[in-house]
Amino acid sequence: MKSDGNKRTMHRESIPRPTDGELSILNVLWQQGPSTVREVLVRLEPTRAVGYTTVLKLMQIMVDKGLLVRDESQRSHVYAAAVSEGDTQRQLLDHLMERAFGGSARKLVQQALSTKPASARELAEIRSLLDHLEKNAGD
Amino acid sequence: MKSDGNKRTMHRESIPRPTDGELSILNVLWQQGPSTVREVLVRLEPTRAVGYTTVLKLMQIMVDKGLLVRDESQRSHVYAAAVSEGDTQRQLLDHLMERAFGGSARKLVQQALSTKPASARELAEIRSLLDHLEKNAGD
DNA sequence: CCCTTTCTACGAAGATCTTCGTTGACGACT
DNA sequence: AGTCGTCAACGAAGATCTTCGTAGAAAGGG
Repeated sequence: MKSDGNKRTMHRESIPRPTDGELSILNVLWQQGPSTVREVLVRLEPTRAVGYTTVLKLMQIMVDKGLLVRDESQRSHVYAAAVSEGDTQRQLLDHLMERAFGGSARKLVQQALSTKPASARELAEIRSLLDHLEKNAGD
Repeated sequence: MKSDGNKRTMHRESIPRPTDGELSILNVLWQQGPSTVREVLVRLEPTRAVGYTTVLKLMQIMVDKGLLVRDESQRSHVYAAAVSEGDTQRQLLDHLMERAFGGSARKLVQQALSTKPASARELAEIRSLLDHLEKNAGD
């Protein structure tokens, strides 16, 4: 039993919402694909003042949580996102919708649109999505 | 100087984002107006298992943070929200938009609409908002 | 007046998040 | 083989969030 006290077989019913720090790492991995700790660090450094071991520790914790997967076949381990960007966005948005908007997508969308006015082109894209949704809208 | 070590004169440039626990208290105060700790508690209890002193402590901290104001003229202090629901929604939404949607309102709105399909009536309301926005869309 | 109830204040504990110092292992270069 | 730089692992510290026990003040009834 030299060095293996792993939790590899641990079942995770649901993956927790990422914190802000974790999200900044996920953003890098979503953008540039599987990366080493250092590769993530150099992308983070311009914006956030953060040390190497800090990022390492965070990413190790994220593996435990099921947010990342790790390839240990190289000396520099390679980490990849284990959750998709879309799923994560949905999860965070659902949470906020429940807690701050009483579960109403309409209120949330209205707030989002009036806060940060999109360009005419973006408005058109949203309108097109609306068209598509209206076709399938039951209730 | 018997008992007054207050921070009443403390200046707060910016009010912090409320946590989830704080938000549940704000929701009560927004719905039913200024309330005592107990009044908030009875509204919270059905959904959250939480003790009286827990809610009290949270609300005291929220006063310190500037999220609530307190009227101490009665024996049972009366608390009121010091931030508006709309401002808070905007603040939380902006934060999420930056961290998880690269600052794009369009992506956020699209995710919100496709996640939780609204009713035809709600879609119409959003469309109407779009009409209004399009008139003022500069960029 | 004393007793009971209700309230505020205080402090502490446990959980989570973020940060980083230190240590030992590994590889490359000489 | 010895030295130097890079890496993962570990632990600890500080910050914040949440929870609640306890103590003491305030009010009202008998």
